[in-house]
Amino acid sequence: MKVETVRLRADAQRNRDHIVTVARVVFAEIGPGAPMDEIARRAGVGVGTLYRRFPDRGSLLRAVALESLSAILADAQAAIGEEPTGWDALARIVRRAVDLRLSTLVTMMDEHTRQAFKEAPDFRQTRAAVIDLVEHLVERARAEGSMRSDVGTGDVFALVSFLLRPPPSRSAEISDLLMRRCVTLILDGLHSGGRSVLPGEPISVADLHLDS
Amino acid sequence: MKVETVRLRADAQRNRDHIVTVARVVFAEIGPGAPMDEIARRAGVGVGTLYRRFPDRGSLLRAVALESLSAILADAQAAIGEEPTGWDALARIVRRAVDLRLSTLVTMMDEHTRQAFKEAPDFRQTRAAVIDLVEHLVERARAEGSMRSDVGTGDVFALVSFLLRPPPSRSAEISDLLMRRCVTLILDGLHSGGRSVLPGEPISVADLHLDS
Amino acid sequence: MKVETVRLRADAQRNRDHIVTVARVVFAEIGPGAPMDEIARRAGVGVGTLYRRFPDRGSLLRAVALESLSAILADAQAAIGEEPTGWDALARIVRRAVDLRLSTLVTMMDEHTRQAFKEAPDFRQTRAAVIDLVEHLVERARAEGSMRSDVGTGDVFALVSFLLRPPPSRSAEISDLLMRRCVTLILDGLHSGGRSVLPGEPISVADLHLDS
Amino acid sequence: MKVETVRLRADAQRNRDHIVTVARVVFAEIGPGAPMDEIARRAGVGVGTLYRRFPDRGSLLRAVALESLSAILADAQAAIGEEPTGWDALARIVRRAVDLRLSTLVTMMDEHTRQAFKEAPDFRQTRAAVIDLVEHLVERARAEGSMRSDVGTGDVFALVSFLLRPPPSRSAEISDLLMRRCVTLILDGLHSGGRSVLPGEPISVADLHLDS
DNA sequence: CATGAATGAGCCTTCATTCAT
DNA sequence: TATGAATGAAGGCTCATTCAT
Repeated sequence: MKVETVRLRADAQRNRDHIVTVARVVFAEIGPGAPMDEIARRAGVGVGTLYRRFPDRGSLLRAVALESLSAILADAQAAIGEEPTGWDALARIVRRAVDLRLSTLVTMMDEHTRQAFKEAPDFRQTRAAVIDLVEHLVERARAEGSMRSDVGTGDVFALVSFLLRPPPSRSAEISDLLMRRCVTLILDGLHSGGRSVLPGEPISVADLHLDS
Repeated sequence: MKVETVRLRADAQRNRDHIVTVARVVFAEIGPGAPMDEIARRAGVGVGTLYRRFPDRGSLLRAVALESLSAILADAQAAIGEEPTGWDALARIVRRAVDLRLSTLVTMMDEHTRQAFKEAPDFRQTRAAVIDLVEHLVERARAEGSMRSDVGTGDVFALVSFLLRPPPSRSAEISDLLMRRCVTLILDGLHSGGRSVLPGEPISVADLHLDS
Repeated sequence: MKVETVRLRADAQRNRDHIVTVARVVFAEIGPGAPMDEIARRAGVGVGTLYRRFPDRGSLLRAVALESLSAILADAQAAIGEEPTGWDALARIVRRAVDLRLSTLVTMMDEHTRQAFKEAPDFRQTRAAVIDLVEHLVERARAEGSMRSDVGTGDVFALVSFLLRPPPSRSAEISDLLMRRCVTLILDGLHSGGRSVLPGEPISVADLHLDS
Repeated sequence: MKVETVRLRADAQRNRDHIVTVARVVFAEIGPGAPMDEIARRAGVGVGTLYRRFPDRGSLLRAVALESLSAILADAQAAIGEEPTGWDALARIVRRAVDLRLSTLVTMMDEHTRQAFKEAPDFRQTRAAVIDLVEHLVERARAEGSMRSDVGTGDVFALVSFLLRPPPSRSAEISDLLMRRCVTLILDGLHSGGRSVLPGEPISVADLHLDS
């Protein structure tokens, strides 16, 4: 009996995970307003099933965000141990966030998403943990002298979020290569040695009003 | 200055210009699929008026794009005369494009926009002129040794287009300052002296398949 | 002074007549719901002018109908004097009605038109006179033995109204020839000597409920 | 019997058939441009349901046309076996086409409808088969001496299409009886023995430019 | 429990009619 | 007075969400 229940749960869990995986890709491609039908179709399930697992769009967005954030968090913790410098660790997780299309889900969200996340403690906790880690790495990198001293963690988040806004077209694009090139250029821009003077003061994460 | 098939009544012309101005802002905020009603409402006219002047969305997108491109073109020509170096001129027009939210209209467009522009000779001509100028400046800046030799004009366009993708939220954001800071960081990333090795080869404008 | 006034009136009259003439053609081509803009455009005036002369669509329809009915009436009266038989006179005015696209305006009108005509004494009078004349000719033709005895005036009106329904497409069509051939075939069908038995009783004009 | 890409659920199939049935009536009453909402309302479903089954108006027109054409085709084949003469068979299917309101869908279509049918092989095939059959019957009837020798198949189609143009008013009309009387009169007009001389030459189906 | 059918609200676009120039 | 600009209501189509099978 118990085994039966467990096996069913495992099935359902796999199903659920599959939907989240597909949704992450679709949200990255089309944006947080992507048609639910499209997600269901690509996941190979009916919309009904989708809505059974995730009662509304916000719920699905939350699941996707949580998954990505957890992955980032794990990777960030590993990076701290594995990378020789703070800058290297920071660069690694920035690249990883881009690879995962960690997207608008972490930084600047649309109104709908924001609401959906207001009351989600698991999401907020994980996000806070990620933010803390990144803050820490930014400080370390700055102390190492590798990161410009006139940028804040908010600037870093903003740059990543610019990169991750949904592309206007689903065309295959050269986009993958382009994105990897651009993230590299951006990291170089963040590195100390920049010749320009930035307007304003360093932007902190708080300045982004993630929960406005 | 405005070339219309027939001379519009003075008030109508003012109205038309106002619509284009408003539309530019709204397209920048919400993207090329922004509700026409929203544009009309913010312009203080009925939808009917909007459609009288611009028979469909594509027509309005075209008007906005053409206006912005013309402004950029003029500025670029001035910059060449006024700035001491190619790099300075390039930086100036990159900043200006961002200020104008020259947006997805120039680089990577959604399907709808692409269609609207396929057969618009004035748009294509102006865009080609802008591209030529930027190509020229990129080469000059590279010859001056101020621009990294491993990036192409396509990379520059892509970076700008990333910055200009419609933000997921209309929330006031700190966005203006943020955008100016980020464009500066990006320009620093494009400047010679970058420490990273970019994957792939320099991206040309042709690689972007603007008309695909 | 008076001369001036008269000349102005004459101008206005010509203008008005021109609009009615154009409207007759457009209503015939597109139907009684034809875009007012189209009529104005083809008449070479602004919509404003159209609406000044004819405060609403019904008013224009009425004017067109009245003009056509008056023409038919005059022709019918002439025909009675000029044609050797009642059948010949009837055939002549049927053909004339078709040539004039006397249309749905006389027989079966759409709801809008019907309302517009409810309270128009000049229209109702003229139409009644035309109906009387046709009734008279039908009887004469029947008395002559040339018209089948199992059809009524209502049948004749119905056949004409079928022919005059607006064509689904404005394509040049062979339609003129086709219409002339068909009216001839229909007249032959109405002529005595028909071999079929018609269902029901002869249809009178009253049966058509023109004012329902 | 119904060939769908996939088997529809039983209730959905019933629903679909019901929509087509209703649509046939509404298209006959109002024309091919009839409001989709009206069709949905009369079928007792939401617009969404209508559009789920028929993604656009053309798709619905096609379904209605195909259904009617198939019915005509079957009836025509039966008529050939069952009726004593070619003329009788022809008369029978002309009446049947009118009863089914086979309408503008087969002969002279509006622009929208024409487009919807340009690329529909099933429709074109069935229509071609019907046309072939009618051509054949017209020739037979002419050989029998019962059909006038100065009319062509195009004339027959044109007469039917005149009868089936959407009436300007939805008023109940006496229309059913009227239509049956008129089709009979028209058939008598087509029968040999007509006394008039037709203008022009016999009209063929090709002359109608059904696909122009 | 999975499915996909049904619903209706929302944005697009057209056009009859009114009104400012 | 003639013009054509402005308006908003109406009908088209899509998609998030609910519900019957």
